[in-house]
Amino acid sequence: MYHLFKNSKLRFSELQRKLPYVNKRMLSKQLLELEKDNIIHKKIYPVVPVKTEYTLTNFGKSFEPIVNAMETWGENFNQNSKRDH
Amino acid sequence: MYHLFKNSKLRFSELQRKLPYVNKRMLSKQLLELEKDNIIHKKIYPVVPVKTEYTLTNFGKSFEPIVNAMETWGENFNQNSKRDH
DNA sequence: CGGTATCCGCAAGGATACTG
DNA sequence: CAGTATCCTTGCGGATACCG
Repeated sequence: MYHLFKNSKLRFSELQRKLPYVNKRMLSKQLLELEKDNIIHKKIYPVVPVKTEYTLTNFGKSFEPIVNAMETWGENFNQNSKRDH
Repeated sequence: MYHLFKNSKLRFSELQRKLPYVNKRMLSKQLLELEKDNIIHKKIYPVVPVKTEYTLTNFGKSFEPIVNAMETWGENFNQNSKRDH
């Protein structure tokens, strides 16, 4: 969600690159959950090879104040914040 | 943490009452973790029967903007927020 | 009163291989 | 490229009993 707030639109492989400590099985599972909860939307481009794009729904965007507060906290209080995003 | 922001000082049994869906083994484990991470402080009164009090540390208080943002989100967007705290 | 100790089921998440 | 399928280990969290 943090990365989708920063970029508004991300492909699966871009998310993988931004979250190198998450393997793709788990990334896929988490994205499915977020989609099921109507927090993100997944657009599939019917091309070969397949291309997907993830965006936040309006409901997903309602979490922005929380994510921002977490980011600010990270910048101010967590000396490990550099490696966390 | 939410309840400690609201009350600043709470006994174990008060936390139990405020979190009825958490059994005391788990409540105890979570409190130990928060204490180990220096987020809360536990004061033990050497009386019989034992009395304890939990408070937020200064570090714990640094999470206030995040908890507030979550509370605001709950009030505005989550129709189940009444039963969640 | 404020916890531990013990036992248990289940789900989270890693590693690896495979696929439309 | 964007995932599934499968197997496996770990540990979360529930239930219950006990304790200083």
